[in-house]
Amino acid sequence: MPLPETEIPGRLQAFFADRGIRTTKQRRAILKVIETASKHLDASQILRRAQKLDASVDRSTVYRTLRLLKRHGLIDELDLMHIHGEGHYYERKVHRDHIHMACLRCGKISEFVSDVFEKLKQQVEKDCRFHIVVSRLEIGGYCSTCRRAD
Amino acid sequence: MPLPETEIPGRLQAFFADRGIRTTKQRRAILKVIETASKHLDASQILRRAQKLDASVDRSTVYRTLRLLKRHGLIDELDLMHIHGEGHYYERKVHRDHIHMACLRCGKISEFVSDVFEKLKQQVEKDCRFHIVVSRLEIGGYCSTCRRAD
DNA sequence: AGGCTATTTGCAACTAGTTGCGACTAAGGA
DNA sequence: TCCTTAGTCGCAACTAGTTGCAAATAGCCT
Repeated sequence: MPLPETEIPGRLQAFFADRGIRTTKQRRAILKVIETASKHLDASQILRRAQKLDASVDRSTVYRTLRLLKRHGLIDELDLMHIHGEGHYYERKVHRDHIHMACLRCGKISEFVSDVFEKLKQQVEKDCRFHIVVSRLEIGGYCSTCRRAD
Repeated sequence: MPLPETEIPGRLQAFFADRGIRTTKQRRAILKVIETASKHLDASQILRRAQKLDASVDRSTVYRTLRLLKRHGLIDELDLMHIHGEGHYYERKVHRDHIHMACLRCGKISEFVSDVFEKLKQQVEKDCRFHIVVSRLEIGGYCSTCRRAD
């Protein structure tokens, strides 16, 4: 029997507790991986890292937990324009939406925050009377370095 | 919101000929399906319809042709926020990018064209010195009808 | 602490999309 | 017209993600 989690629960785990969502050892492992990630992870990377914390974690539990987090608006799902195949990437949601730019040549992902993006969303809310829950703007093209190299 | 205006049938095929891309009977069937579609189609719908025109069309040929069209900027690929499962949808690219809004309650997809979106892309090109080839803005939330029903 | 029950899990079988490979064929040239 | 060959195809086996179900368990209630 492993010792109980002694670590201070992270933001995601705290959110779960507040909403009365059950915290299982599998979920704790998955949340910890996402909370401590320093880059965009895909589902299989999350699975592998979570299994190091708890070997019983299954593929389907990872996908189910990701869906749960997505539904609660705690993570964002990204395609990154499918430049590295068909999979999806995940990142903790931060207070401000950002645009993802994927370079079609070198594969670099960059992020960009813009007031114009905020204004655009306000316009959609007003003109279409549409209440926005989640939004995703992804751009494919050539980054400044690769443009020069042409 | 209205779908893009109808174009002269055969535009995609004409583009292929101009670029010296081989037109096979399988590709002709797939292009015809896409050119005459009146709504967003997913890959399996395209496969089924193309097989009615040419029974020899294979799943992998559909995916390969879609990728080809995507690479040449002739179609756009959409997730529609995965409200109907994991698959992708495809539509002919038109001269002006549009935003897709998916209602998380009734599933309706609406489209929106905005000068602010154009301005945002210009800002990214300028501020990030990033050359945009393809962009995709998808929004999930509640449409005007479903907001009222709350 | 021990029991109850709704939630969650692992598993296995399914849908969606990709890839390597040998066979086939469109299109240009003799 | 036939020949050549690069491009494309179908197939089968693979990766990515989902789902139905029976077994396990978190968290509540004595």
